[in-house]
Amino acid sequence: MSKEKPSIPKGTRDFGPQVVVKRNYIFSTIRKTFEKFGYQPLETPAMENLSVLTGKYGEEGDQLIFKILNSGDYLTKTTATDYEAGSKNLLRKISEKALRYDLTVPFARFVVMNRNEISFPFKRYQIQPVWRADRPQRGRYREFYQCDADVVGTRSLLCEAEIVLMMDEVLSNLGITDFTIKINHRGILAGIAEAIGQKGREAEICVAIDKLDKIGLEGVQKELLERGITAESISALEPILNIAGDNTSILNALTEILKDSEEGQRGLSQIQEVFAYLKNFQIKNANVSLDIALARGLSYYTGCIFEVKVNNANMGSISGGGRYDNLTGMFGLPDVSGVGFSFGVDRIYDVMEELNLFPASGQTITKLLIINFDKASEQYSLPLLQQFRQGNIATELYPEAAKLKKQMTYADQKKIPFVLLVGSEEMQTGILQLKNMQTGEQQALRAEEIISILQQQ
RNA sequence: GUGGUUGUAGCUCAGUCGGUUAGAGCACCAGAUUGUGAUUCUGGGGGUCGUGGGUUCGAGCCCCAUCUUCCACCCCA
Repeated sequence: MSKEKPSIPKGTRDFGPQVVVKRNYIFSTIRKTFEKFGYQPLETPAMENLSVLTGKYGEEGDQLIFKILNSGDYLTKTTATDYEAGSKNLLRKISEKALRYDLTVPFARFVVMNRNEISFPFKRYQIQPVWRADRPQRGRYREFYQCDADVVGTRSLLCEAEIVLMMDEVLSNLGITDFTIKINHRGILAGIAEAIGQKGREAEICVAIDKLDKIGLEGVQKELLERGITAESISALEPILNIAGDNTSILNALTEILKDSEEGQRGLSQIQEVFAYLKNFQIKNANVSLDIALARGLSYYTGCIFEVKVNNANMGSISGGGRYDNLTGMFGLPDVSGVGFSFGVDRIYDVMEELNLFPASGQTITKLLIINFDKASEQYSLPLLQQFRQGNIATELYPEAAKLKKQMTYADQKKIPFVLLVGSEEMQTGILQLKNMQTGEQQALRAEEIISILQQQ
């Protein structure tokens, strides 16, 4: 018998009861908002065919996909030449399935496969785990949940505006108040590249300027130089990166800079339209800010892009998204435009823990514990137990006649707010002792009174 | 994937130059208290020092490997 110490894979976690309760609070807050905005639920399998996923996230992304080994004796279907051809070639022979990497690509696959049943515009939300073979760090896990909401089949920028509203509503409802929704547009980024004489190279430029926050202007310039951008272009970029002020003044400055770029004009007018929509809505807490240094990695974005940063917490973005014009094109269905975004629950959890935002009241499940004195009191309590539950009060009867101290400790640790004492006196009179565990106060009451008191809690 | 970092009781951490029996606080269990938890007092249980090798008379401490943690890249929720 080996006494192997059990363990879980790197970057994965168990969630104990207390944690699950808090996570469910976040999930239900998000779900409520998604549904309020008319999004419908969707679930897809944990695993996809590998061919569905490869090539959708760039070469880097492909390496981060968890592949699933074929079942059976997978080696019998390979030859020595496959082996010699290298791991990339061998992979195709021994793995044909993989764990999903995000929720957007499986959604695109679903849309294509069900295009005849779906009526467009199709709004769906999806809350499921995804897996990435990344190296774990703070706020970075190998298994984590995404909460996506996407709408496909419309180009209306109302959807973009509503994404801002949903981000604002969810985070505000969770008690997060100091956060910034950064917004930018791929067209603006393309226009900037054009304006500094580097048309078509915006991908490289974006990767560099996305780091402006982190490495500063000089760092960006150095990186651009290393990427082979000319010094003239870099100095032309400097005043653009230095544009500051409120959204209106940034837009004004950009209008001048991008006046010769068709792509830039498209980006500007769309951003302006989104802002115009937003003027008709009330924003609760979000600081919506046009940020030309926001680029985002995923290459499939073509229009507006979003990212949310909590200002007083040490955490990367907790939500992000954007518009993609051709996601379903990869699966043979062109010209379906979509826009979507995602909340990272695990990061939101960490932020809320850091900022102490979980309400204490929401963390209890059982409302009432009936103390078990002896066989007679247990017998007497059984109908009571059911009566309380029928009154929709989460109640448990301690399953054995343990010492009072042990039962009280149990209630205390499980954060059960009320305890009911049913001893010999109480059984005779029918007047029961209800103890409030927070205040320590005790009241003598009939069962019906207890139900109506607890129902109001 | 690259470079670094961490691991000692359930948790947070001490542990001197390599030296004999590895400590503290919190938590846990029992008693003080046979109908009252969270506060107080008393006592108690708990460790293959991440794992596997090596150096040494002797290793928690030094060396190698491996796993894990955290951090910086890359990238990203």
